Amino acid sequence: MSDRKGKANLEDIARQAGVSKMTVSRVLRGGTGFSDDTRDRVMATARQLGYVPNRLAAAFGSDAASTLVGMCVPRLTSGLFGHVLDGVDRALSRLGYQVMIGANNHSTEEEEAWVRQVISWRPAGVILSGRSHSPGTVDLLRNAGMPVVEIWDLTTSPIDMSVGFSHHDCGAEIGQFLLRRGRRRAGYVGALARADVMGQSRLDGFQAALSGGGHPLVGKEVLSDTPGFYAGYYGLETLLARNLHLDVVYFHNDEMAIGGLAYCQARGIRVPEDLGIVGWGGMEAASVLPKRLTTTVVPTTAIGKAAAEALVARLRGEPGADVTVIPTRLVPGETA
Amino acid sequence: MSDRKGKANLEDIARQAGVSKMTVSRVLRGGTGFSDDTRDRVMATARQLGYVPNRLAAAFGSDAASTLVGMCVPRLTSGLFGHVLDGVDRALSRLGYQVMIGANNHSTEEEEAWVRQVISWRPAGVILSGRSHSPGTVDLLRNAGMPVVEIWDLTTSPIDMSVGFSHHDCGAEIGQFLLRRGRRRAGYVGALARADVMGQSRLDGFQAALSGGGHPLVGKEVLSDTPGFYAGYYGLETLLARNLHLDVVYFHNDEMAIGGLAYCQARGIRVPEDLGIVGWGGMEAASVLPKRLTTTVVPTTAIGKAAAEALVARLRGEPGADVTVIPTRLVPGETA
DNA sequence: CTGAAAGCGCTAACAC
DNA sequence: GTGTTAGCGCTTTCAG
Repeated sequence: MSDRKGKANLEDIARQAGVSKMTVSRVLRGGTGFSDDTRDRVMATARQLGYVPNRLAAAFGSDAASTLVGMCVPRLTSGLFGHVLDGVDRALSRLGYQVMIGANNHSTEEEEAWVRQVISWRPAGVILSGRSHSPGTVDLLRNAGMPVVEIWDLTTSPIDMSVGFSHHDCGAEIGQFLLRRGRRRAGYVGALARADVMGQSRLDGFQAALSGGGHPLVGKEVLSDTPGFYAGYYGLETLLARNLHLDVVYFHNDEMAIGGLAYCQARGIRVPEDLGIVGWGGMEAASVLPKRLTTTVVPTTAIGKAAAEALVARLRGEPGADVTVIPTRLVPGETA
Repeated sequence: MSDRKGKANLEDIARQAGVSKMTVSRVLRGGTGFSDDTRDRVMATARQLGYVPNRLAAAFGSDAASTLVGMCVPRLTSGLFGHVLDGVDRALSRLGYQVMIGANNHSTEEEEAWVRQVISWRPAGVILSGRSHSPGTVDLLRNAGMPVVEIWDLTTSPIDMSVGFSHHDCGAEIGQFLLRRGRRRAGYVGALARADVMGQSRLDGFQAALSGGGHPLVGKEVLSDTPGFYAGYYGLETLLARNLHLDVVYFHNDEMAIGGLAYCQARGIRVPEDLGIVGWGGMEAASVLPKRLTTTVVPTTAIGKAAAEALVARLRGEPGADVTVIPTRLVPGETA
C-alpha cells in the first residue's frame, strides 16, 4: 500500500489523489479552500493508505502547532494528585492536547530536571505543582515564553498563572475550628518534613491559629516516610507515647488520619471523646468511615480542570485571571 | 543574548564558538570527535546562550531519536494504576524517556482514539493496560512498528509483549481459598459490569472455582458506578437485602471491600463470623484495618517497572521474553 | 480553489 | 578532529 518504512506521508497521498501536498494538508486539517470532490478523494486515499500524521513534523515545522502539555506532580502515587491529573487530562484531551507527566518527588532539583526535558519538546504549556521552584526552573520557564500554571498552592506572584488555594489558610481554619470546639491541647502528625513545603504551610497556619487563640501546639511528630496509613498509625503511636495529654491531633492528610483512627481503635482510644482526629484532603474513604472524618475537602478534579482551562485560554489569547482561587471546604465530620 | 524568538539554536552556538553546527551537535550529545578545547568552548557558549535543545527537530530529523513513551491506563484516579504509572515513570525517566499519559475509561474506542493521537508523535513505544483492544488499535500499533507492552492482564498472544498476571487465576485462587475455609454461600459485589473486562475475568475465575467445588456463587450485585468505597458500601447493602444467607462476599477491589466492611460495622454484622469480606488489589489501607483485609496483593510498581524495562530492552535490541509473569499474592488476612 | 517554494533545527553520511 | 551536504514531513507564504 505505501512506500519506504511502511509509512505514507502527505506526498504519497497527494500523488495518489492527484493533488498537491498542500491541498492534502488543508483537507486533513479540516481547513477550507478545496472542493467537496477533492476532499472526498483525499480522505479516501488517506484512509486507504493508512496515513498516520506526523505531529513531530507538524509541530516542528510550524512552531505554534504543539499540542503537548507538560504536567508535573509531587508524587504519581498520591490519590489526590491522581484526581488532579484526571481533571487536567479530561479537559485537555478533549481539546486535542496530549499530557506529558513527571514527578518531582518533592524536590525542586528533580522538578528542574523534568522542566529541562519537557521544554525541549516545545510544549504548548506547562503545569507545575506548588509554588516553590528552583531559580533555574523559573528562568527556564520565563525564557521559554509558554503558558505556565502553578497549581495546588496558590501564589499571588506566579511565574505566569496560579490555580489553587492556600495551604496556610487550611491549617489556620482547622486550628480555629478546633479551638471553637473547645480543644486545648493539640498535636500534629506529619511526614516528609523537609520535603513537603505545602504540608509545612498547613502546619504553620495551624500553629499560628492555635497560638493566636492562646493554646499553642503541644507536640508534633513528623516522620520521614511516605504520608500514608502506616505513617499515620505509627506516628500517632509515637506522639501519644510522650504523654502530652493531647485532646486532638491534626494529621498531614486523610490517609494518615485514617491510620491514626485505626491506631485509636486498636488501642481502645475513643474518638472523638478521648482524642479528636483531623485529616486533610478529602479522600473518599474518609466519608464512609463509621464516623465521618473531620477534614478539609480539596476539589482536586476542579483544580485540574481549571488549570487546563486557564492554560488553553492563554494559548488562545482569551482573557483570563492570573490567579484562580478554588476554595476548599472544611467538613466538620464526627471525629473532632 | 540570542536572536529571533529569544531562542538559540545549534547554528547560533556554532557561529559564536567558531565551529560548525555539526561539531556543536556532537559535543552537546556527548559524542566523540572533538578536542577538549572545542568541547569546553561549545559548552560554555551553549550555557551562555541559554540553549534549550529542540527535541522535536531531533526526533523528527533522525527517526530513531524519540524518547517519548505513551502509557494508557483505565482510569487516572485508580490508586493501583497510580503505582503502576509511578513504576513506569521512575524506570523510564531515569533512562531519559518522557511519558505521555492517557486514560481509556474502560472503553476500547477511547483507547483507540488515544493510540491514534499518540502514535502520531512517533513515540519510541507504547504501554497499554489490559489485553482487549479494538481491531483498529491493534492495526494501528502493528503498522506503527514500535514496541508495545500490554500490562496488567496477561495475554499469551500479545500484540508485542505482555507483562502482568491472570485476573482469572486471581478469582479462582480466592474461590478455592474460601471453599477450603468452609465458606459455602458466596456472593460478589462489583462495579462497571460492561466496561471492566478484567474485573469480569476475576469474577469468572471465582465462579468457576466455586462451581468446581460444588458450591456455586449464590448472588451478585454489580453497580454501574465507580468501584470505590461508596459502591462497596451500598452494593453490599443491596446484596444483603436479598436475604440470600451469604457467608462471604468477594468484592471487585479493596476499596469496595473496605466500603463493605464499613457497612458491616455500621450494621453490627460481625466479620468474619457472620460474614467474610474479601477484596482485591492490595491497597495500603487494607493492611492497617483493625482486621487485615483478606485480599490479593498486586505488585503494581513492579509491573510498571517490568513493563518499562521490557520496552527499553526491545528498543535496544536486547533479548527479552514476550510474556513476563509478575505473580500476585493472596493475603489470608482476618476478614474471611 | 489550488500549487510551488522555502524553511523549521536537527542528524546521518560522507568528505577532508 | 572537523565541516559540508542533504533531507526528515510538515506548514507558511505567496502566486496563480
